[in-house]
Amino acid sequence: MAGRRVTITDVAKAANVHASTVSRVLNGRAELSLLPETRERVIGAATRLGYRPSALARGLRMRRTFTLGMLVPDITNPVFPTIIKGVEGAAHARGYHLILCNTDDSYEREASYLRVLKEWRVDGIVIASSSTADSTLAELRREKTSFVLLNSASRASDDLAVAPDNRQGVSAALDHLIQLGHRRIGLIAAPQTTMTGQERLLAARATLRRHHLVQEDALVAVADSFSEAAGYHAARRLLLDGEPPTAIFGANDLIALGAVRLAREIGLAVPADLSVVGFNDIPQSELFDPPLTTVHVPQEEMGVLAAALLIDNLEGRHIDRRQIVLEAELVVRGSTATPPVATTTAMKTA
Amino acid sequence: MAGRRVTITDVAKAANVHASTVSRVLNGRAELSLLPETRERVIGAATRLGYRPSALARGLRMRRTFTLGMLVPDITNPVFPTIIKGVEGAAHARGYHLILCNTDDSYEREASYLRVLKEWRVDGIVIASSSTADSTLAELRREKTSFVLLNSASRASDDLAVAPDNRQGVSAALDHLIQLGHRRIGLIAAPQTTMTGQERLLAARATLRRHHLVQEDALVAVADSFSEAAGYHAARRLLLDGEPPTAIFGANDLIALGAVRLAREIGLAVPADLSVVGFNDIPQSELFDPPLTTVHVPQEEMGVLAAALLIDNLEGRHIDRRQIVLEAELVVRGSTATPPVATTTAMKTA
DNA sequence: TAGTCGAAAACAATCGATTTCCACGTGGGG
DNA sequence: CCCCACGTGGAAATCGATTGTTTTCGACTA
Repeated sequence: MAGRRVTITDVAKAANVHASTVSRVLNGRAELSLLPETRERVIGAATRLGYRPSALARGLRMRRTFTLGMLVPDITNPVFPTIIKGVEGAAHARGYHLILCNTDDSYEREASYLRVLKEWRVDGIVIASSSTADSTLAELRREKTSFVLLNSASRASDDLAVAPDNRQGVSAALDHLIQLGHRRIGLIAAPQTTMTGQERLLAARATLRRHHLVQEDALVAVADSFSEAAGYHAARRLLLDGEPPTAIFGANDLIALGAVRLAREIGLAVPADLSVVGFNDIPQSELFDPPLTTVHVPQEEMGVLAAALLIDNLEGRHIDRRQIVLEAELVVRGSTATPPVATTTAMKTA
Repeated sequence: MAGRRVTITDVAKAANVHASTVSRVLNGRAELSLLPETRERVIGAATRLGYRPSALARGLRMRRTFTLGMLVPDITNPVFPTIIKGVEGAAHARGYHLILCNTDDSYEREASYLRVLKEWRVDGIVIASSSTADSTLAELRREKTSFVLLNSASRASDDLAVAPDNRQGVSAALDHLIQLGHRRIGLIAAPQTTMTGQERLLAARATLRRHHLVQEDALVAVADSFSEAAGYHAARRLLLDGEPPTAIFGANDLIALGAVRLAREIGLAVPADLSVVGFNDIPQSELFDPPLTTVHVPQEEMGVLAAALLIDNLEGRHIDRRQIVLEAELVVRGSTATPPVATTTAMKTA
C-alpha cells in the first residue's frame, strides 16, 4: 500500500467546510442540522476524491472496530469452511467482517492469535477451536471480552454457544447400527482434550449402555486429532488387535473416512464386512466410496446463528437463549449394512 | 469487548517514565540508548499490567498494519482451505495476519470487500478470486496497492502472481486420456469470465489440436461456476444431447465430480463407460468413488509462495521472479480407463 | 436598538501509539 | 574554568477520525 490516501481533511478543504462537518454529513446523524446545500457539497467532494474513512482512526476514536475474530482449529477439515461461510455471511450482512485465525490445534498459535485479536480490539470472538483451554476462556470472561463458542457447548451457562445436539446425533447413529444387527461396535473417539470429543464419547457409551451392550476397552480407540490420518491410525488398533468389531462409529467424518481407508487396505469391504458411521455430514459425503452414512449437522446455520448471537450481544440487544443446540439427524447412505453373517462374532448382550 | 484497556500511559506511570520511553523500550530500536535499569522497570510494569499495544493506534501512526487482505471466491471449494492455510501460515510466521473475504463469486461482494480492506489500510492483498475484473486490478495498480494474484496468471508482467502451469497440467490430463485410446473427449470448461477458465479451455483445445482430434462444439460445455452442481448441469448437455463422449475433462475437481454423479445417474459406469479427469487434486480425492484421476496442484505451497512474494514486495526486498508458475502433474487414480470397446463411437481423426 | 434565540458550522479535545526534537546533567578537553 | 559532547529521557507533534462545546450570524422580539 502506498500513495497518500485521501483524508477527511482533504474532503473538508475541497468542500470548504470543517472536517467535523464532513464527518457529520457522512455519518448522517440527525443530532445536528445541516444545510442541504453543504451536505451536497460535502458528498460531492467525497465521491469526487474517492474518500474512504480510515477504519484505524475511527476504531481508535470510537472504541469499536466492527470486526470479529474467529478461531478455527483446522481450516482444511471440510466442516469448517461451511461454518466459516455462515459466520462470515451473517457478519458481513450486519456490517462486520472477520479476521480468520487458523490455530492448527496448537495451544501456542491459539494464544498468539488471541493476543493479536486483543491488539486489534476486535469487538468479539467466535471460537470454533474446540480445544480452547478453560483458563483461556476464564481470562476472556474476566476481561469481559464478548465471545461465542461454536460447535462446542460450554459449562458456564451465561456464555454464548451454538452446538449440534451431540447426544441425539450419536444416539441416532448407534441406534441405527444396532438396529441393523450390530453388537460389536467399535468407537473411534476424538481427542478427549476437547469438549466435543468428550461429549461424543460419553454419549456413545451411554447409548451402548442403554442397549445393554458390553463395552470392551479394546473396542474404543482415541484418535489424536480430528483428521483422516488420525482415524486411520486409530482404526488400526481396533481392526488389527483382537477380535474386530463389525461396525465403527467415528467421532467425525474424517476419522470415519480414515477407518474406511484402513478397512479397505486390510481387505475388509465397507459396508459388507464393516459398517462405518461418521459425524457432521461434510460436503461431498455422498460422493465418497462408499457414500458415507453420517450424522448431519447444519453447519452453515450454526455459523449464522453464532454470528448473530455474538453481534446481538455486543450491540446490547436482548438475548433470550444464550445457548443454542441444533438438531443433528442421521443420514443413512451406503457405508452401513447388516453385519456379515459368517462372522464368528458372538452376540454378546449383558 | 469492554473494560478499560491498559494503555502505554498506564505502563509509563507504573514505571515512572514517559510514554515515549515505554515505546522505545518495547520496540527495542537501538537509535536511543536506555539505562538497563529503566528498561527492566518498563518491561516489568508492562508484563505486570498485561499491556498490549493498540494495533489501531500503532497502525494509524506508522501507516503500516501488518495485515493482509485475502479475497477468495468460495471457501467451500476444497482447494481454497489448503491455499488459505498456506497463506495464513506464511503470513503468521512473518508477523502478519489475514482478513479473509469470501466473495461468493459476486462482483458486488468483491467490490464491497475491497473497500473494507482499503479502509483498514491493509498492507497488501492476496487475490485468489479468479473473476476479479480487469478494471479492479487496474485501479489497484493505479493506487499502488500491493497485491498478488493467486491461482491465476496476470497479463501485466510486473504484477505479482503465483499459479499452476495450467497448460502443462491440462495437456498431461488429455494426453493420458488419448493414450488410453479415447478419441471423443468432452470438455467441461469453467466460466470464461475467469482467467483460469480461459487458460484451461485454451490449453485443452491446443492439446486436442496437437493430436489432430476434431473438436465438435457439442463436446464442449461451459459450467457456470467452479462447483459440483455446475459440473453436473454442464455434463447433462454433454451426455444427453447427441453422441456422448467416452471421456470428460473437467476444469476442476468439483466440476469433474459433478460429471461423475450425472454419469452414474444415467446409468454410465465410471470409468468403464466414461472416463473422467479433474484438476487440482483436492484433499480426499482418493476417497471418492471412483478415486479421482486429476492434475495435482501444490496448493499449500502456492499459498506460502504468494504470501512470501507479497510480503517481500511490500517490505521492499528485491524480487527476481515476480511471476511464479508451479508444475502441475497428473495423478492417475481410478476414474480413467480405456474406452468401452462395444461403443458405436467412430474413431475420428482428422 | 439592544437582547435573545436558534440554526449552522467551526473549534478543540480525544483515542493510543511513534518519532522528531529538545533539555538536562555530567565528564572530559582546551 | 568554560564549553561541548554525549548519554538519557521528557515534551510535543502527528496519524485521521468522532463528538462535546463554542462561535457566528441572521432573524425576530421587546
